[in-house]
Amino acid sequence: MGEKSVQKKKYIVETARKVFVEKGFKRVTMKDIVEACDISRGGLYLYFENTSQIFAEVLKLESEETDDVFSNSITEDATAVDILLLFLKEQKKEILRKKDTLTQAIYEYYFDNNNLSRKDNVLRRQFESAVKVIEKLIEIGVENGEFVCEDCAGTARNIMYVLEGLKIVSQTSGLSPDAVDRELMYILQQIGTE
Amino acid sequence: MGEKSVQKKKYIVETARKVFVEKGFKRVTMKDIVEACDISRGGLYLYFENTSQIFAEVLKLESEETDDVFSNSITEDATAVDILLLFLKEQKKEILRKKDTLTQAIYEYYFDNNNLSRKDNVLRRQFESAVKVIEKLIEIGVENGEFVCEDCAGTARNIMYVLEGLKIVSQTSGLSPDAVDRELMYILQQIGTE
DNA sequence: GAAAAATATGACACATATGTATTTTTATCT
DNA sequence: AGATAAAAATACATATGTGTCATATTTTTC
Repeated sequence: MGEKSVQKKKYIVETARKVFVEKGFKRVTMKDIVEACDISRGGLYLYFENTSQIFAEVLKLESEETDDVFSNSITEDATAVDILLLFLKEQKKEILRKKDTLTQAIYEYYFDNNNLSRKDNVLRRQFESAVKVIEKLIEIGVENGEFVCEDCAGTARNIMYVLEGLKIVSQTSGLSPDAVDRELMYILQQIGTE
Repeated sequence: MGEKSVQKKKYIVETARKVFVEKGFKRVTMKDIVEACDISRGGLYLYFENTSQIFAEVLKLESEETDDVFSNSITEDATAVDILLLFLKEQKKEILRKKDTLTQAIYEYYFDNNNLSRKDNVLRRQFESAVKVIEKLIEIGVENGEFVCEDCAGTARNIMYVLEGLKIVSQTSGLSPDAVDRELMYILQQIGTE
């Protein structure tokens, strides 16, 4: 495959992303993507067999770009509290965001593909990596006397489950910014922060 | 509508439930339900316009039957701890259950209908009512010296978010019984139980 | 037990999506 | 420029789903 093809494939994936953001996963058809990309039916089939394959590429691109959620917020003089607060603030935005999010499509995709191996499950990988980062962060905070926490790993996992819970409730039932704040405050109080 | 019609409608809803359990929400067509019920196309359309309408009925039936989650476990001599443990055990089953569950269909349905009013959103109603019950339970536990808890309402809500998180993670990425246990233990420790 | 009303049926017209095979266009090489 | 290869477009055959309507069957009513 030539350079041109690589470019076009990327173009398709990026354009398809918008379609998935708009419609979720299941409702998207090859036709939708053909039209969004303004290419021909046969043209798309030259690169992808179905929407699952395309979505998998979208996720791959996505995970490459979002792997450094924390790296932006980690500066020399930032404390663990600072970084955690920043992270939670980002999460809050993500939880409340209605438009311009892949959240729903991602859930739908995994509903359809709960046969994926641990390796191929980007969602799981991201969850686990986030747990590790939070755990590390709490540990540092405990060392510095910012936090009080017996079981850093457990707390980190717990925080991630709460965030997942908030996300799905927000998607299915709606959630006010206040409700999210309240919950995030609750989390922070647990590790002894005001 | 005669008695016979009421019966048939109920039959359709109950049969459709199985289809939704099997296939989730989005993948289910009127045709699927027609075939499952072994009735005619026109016959089904006599009762329902589309799958959303049918699913709404399934949910209604469901919520009528499951409103008394706790009532079974509340006996004269049961302590708050007993009841909470029993509830969490039930939840664990629900979280891990792969077959015979509407969980996925419910999520899919609300993804498609996030325009539902607070009243019509069974998911939300159930969440809120569960929070209330747990809160009450914790309060009783605190009075009896079984639990230590400053903010019963907050804790109750937090527990529910964690349960939602576990549920969605289980559905999308898979979760081991041990992982669920670990998390439930974590919850219990927070309110001072061994 | 015949007429009327209520239910149920299945074929049909329409719509939308899929995947492929053939043709057309565009790019590449000498 | 002309031959060849690669990429893209289009038309087609197939499949699946929707909603309706004329017809048939069952049930109710008198």
